[in-house]
Amino acid sequence: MSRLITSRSKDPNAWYSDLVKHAGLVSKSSVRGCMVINPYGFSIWERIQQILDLRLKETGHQNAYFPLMIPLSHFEKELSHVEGFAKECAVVTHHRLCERDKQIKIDPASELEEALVLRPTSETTIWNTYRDWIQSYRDLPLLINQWANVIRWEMRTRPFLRSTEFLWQEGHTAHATQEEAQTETLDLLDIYVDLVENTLAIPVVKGIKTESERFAGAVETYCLEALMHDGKALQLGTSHFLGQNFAKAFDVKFAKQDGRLEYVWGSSWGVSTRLMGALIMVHGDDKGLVLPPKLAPQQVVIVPIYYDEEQRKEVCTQAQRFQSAWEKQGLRVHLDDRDLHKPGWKFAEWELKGVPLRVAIGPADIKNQSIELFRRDRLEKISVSWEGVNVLGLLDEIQHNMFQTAKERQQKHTHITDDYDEFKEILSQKGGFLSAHWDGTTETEAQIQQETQATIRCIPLSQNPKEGKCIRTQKKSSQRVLFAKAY
RNA sequence: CGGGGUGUGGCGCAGUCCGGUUAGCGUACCUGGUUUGGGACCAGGGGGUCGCAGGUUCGAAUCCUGCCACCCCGACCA
Repeated sequence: MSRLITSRSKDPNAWYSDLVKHAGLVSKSSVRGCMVINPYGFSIWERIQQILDLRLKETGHQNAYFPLMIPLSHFEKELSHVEGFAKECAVVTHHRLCERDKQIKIDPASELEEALVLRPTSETTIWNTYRDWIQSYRDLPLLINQWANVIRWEMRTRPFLRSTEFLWQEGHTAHATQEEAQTETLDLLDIYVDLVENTLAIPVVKGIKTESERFAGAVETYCLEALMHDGKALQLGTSHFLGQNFAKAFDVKFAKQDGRLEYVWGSSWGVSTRLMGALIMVHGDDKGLVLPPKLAPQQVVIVPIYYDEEQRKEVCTQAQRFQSAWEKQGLRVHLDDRDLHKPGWKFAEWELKGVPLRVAIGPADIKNQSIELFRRDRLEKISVSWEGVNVLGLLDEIQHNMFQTAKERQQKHTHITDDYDEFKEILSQKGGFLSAHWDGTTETEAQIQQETQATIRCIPLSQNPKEGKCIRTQKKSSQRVLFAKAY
């Protein structure tokens, strides 16, 4: 165990905050709930960005950028949307400072005519712009994505999982038909599933949100739900079918072929830096972060071992040969030739940072024409000959293994139950996903939450619905839904 | 917003109850040397308005008053 990190079994909260700090992901900032994302943490986020951005462009989306500040009046236009965000908005009311009694104060004379809201999400700004951009069916579909920061004044915050300011991408699309907008909503959900499962190696359940968990202003909200190590669920991404709600609120109409005007159909969707939190919570251990190879900024780190200057040269020369050979295969390889630290220190350091594969090479290896490989996912050390080494294949295996391990854990912690006492028992003991029947009413959902703290994470999409009786009320239920305690 | 706690070199803390030399320890940092297969060692060095403001006192990190910040636990959220 790392001496820097509190063990997870002892204190999961301390484990998490120790890890994000000591793995070099974040530093604390002087603003409550906000985080400084360190270069190492940001490089992981940049990898997520690059992979997703490419995918979005391949599927016809374009990036644009909209203002951080939104006039208060824009919020009045979509009422359910306002209600959803009103309690967590930061508002700009002044534009000037002044000095008084040697202190910096807000100049009362600089109060704005209309207050500006720091965006909690950009639907209102973007739909206000779409009114100007969209005239004809020829302007559709409009497929826009934005990489941005947003502000949500949450009561309790944690780095990545729930921060006051966070980074995300938000897609906002407009379509001529309902079907097309719905298809877009679901296509995006699949792009997210692909990103999260195949790149981040985190298994997810995709589904529909119930009415009470639905995005403010949406007709239907789809989501990705993942299970964390502690048995709690975390929503990793959402895709909303907006119907014509925002088009009506912002008067966005288009002329059809026959000349008649109709409101456009919309979707919006996003994933955020919360994905970073999920990576930590799903794969991390008491030694630190564990990164899936596809995401790791450094996939392989080589640590040279030597006893004198002559050996140092010899070992480093051989290490560089491996480095350039692997780099030619397209791998991201780092040679840690700092003389400042001993090998043991470096081993611990790279484990903390979650590098998937560590290679050690020393005088004994030179003699035997071998190297030592250390798999971060299994904490397994193996010695292989220079001819037998297949780093590319090993990284694939690590990627695969990480997903499988997480998948098995998720399955192991998914319980099907028809008994409310058992339901409560499982929740209080080990947590996890609970697949149970529900009568479809918001009242029952709220009752269950009050009695067990569990919420309906989603109505899963991939199943053959079977009828049953609600676990709480015994009333008719059309299918099982997924309950869990959530972050 | 309710309950609990903490503010002292970059980080982690001791000292505060019971005021009194130059505010201490670990770690990190800088210099030099020895080291290097699982977080090395020795020697030397730099770094603090003790959260802020006011008060009591010959004297305040320590006592009093007010304020501020942050963390943890419960009700909202990607």
